[in-house]
Amino acid sequence: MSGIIHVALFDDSKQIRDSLGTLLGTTRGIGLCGCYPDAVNVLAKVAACKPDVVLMDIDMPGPNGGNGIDAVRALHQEHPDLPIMMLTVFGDEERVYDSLRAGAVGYLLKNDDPGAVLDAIVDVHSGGAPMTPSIARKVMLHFQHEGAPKDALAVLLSSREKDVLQALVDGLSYKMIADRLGISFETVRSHIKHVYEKLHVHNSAEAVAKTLKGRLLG
Amino acid sequence: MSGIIHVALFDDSKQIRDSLGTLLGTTRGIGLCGCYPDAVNVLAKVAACKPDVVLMDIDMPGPNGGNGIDAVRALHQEHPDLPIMMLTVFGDEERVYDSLRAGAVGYLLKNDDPGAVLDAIVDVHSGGAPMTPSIARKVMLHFQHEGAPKDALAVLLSSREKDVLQALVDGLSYKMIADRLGISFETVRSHIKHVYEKLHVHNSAEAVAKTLKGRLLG
DNA sequence: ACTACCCTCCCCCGAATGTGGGATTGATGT
DNA sequence: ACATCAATCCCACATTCGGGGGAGGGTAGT
Repeated sequence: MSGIIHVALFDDSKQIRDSLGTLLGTTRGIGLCGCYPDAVNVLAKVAACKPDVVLMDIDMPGPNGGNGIDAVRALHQEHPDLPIMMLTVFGDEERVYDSLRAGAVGYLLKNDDPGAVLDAIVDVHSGGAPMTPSIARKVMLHFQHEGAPKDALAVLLSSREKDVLQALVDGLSYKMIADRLGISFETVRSHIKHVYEKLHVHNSAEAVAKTLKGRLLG
Repeated sequence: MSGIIHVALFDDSKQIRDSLGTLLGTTRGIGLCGCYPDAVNVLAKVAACKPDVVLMDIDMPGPNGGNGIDAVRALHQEHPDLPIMMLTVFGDEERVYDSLRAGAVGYLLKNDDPGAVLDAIVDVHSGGAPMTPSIARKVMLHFQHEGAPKDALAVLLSSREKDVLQALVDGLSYKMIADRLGISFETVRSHIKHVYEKLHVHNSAEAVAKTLKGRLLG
């Protein structure tokens, strides 16, 4: 990569814009190509200044009552490869999660020291995903919760009942389930009856939804 | 945190065990409390040496045909707060993903320089989640894909058809759907017919499964 | 021995669903 | 004006489901 890294900064705090903007503007290898107090018409602003990296305050008063996260969503949809880093003053787990889901690739606390911010910009520009270790840990926690359960049904449903439920999730009819499991149609009905009771549902759609939403089965 | 950080190392390669083991053993502030060539009976081994941090090769021949990932799963279930870091020789995206889901909190490439490994151990012990930037980026990608789609159906289903499908996902019967949408029972049936055709499914369970698995609707 | 499950199978019956036709409006676009 | 399609409704028929029973054999624990 030759040349300098063009950075666009979105933050409603004048203080941050000034200090961070000056820092970026005076660092060799980095150039501040845009600096905005809000994310109204992000797409237009980004189109105008063509940044390589975007720094976005997570806490900004957005256009339609939204915040910086909505801006990220729009921006990421339009420019999937444009790295966006979120800025915030403290590590709010939920907003971290939402930002990353919205398409942000990195995450920084405003009270990180200035050098760390610069490092992060270079990092993100070269394909990394800079995060403070504590934020990274939080991301990991979400990750693990996502893949964790898998066994919530173990205590609730018997082995055979899980087989039948899995078959339901696979879209099979009772007859096909009987076939797959090598048992009679009536037995399938019996198992499903019990599954419905235990899950407190009344039809296959609800059972499948409950199973998949809770990530109880594949 | 007073005292030294006790580390347990699991790796089937003698070379790695020797080099990494020596490194850990001779670094002040870090102590190697256990060093094993396999993860058979991980729980017992960990119980014996009581580490503060576990380093686990991702590529180990496990007890029942499993690998290091299974060991992590067991370990994490038993000791949710024990930080586990994975070691591997190259960045295999799927295994990264699986490891993190299994409960690993950090991830290192074996050809990272030794200093980085030591830093990571300290990091992870103090609540961080050390990852190489490229690995972090991959994690981000999974994160984003997870929350992304939401609109794949937009081109396929009409607005009303999506309403009906959503109601199905919510577990409603045709009659309840008609009620919710303020249309007749027959109209609901009609819409659902079309949805089934477009999704290539033949019953509600399959439709719901296809919808949720593809994250097409909430 | 007794109890408590689980798995298997069976019957009945009413209700819900899947599939095959239709028909009518209104909006949209050519 | 015409075709197209979404959205609304209708009918008919066979199949599938959901809920209510009950029964027998097995395994595991108390």
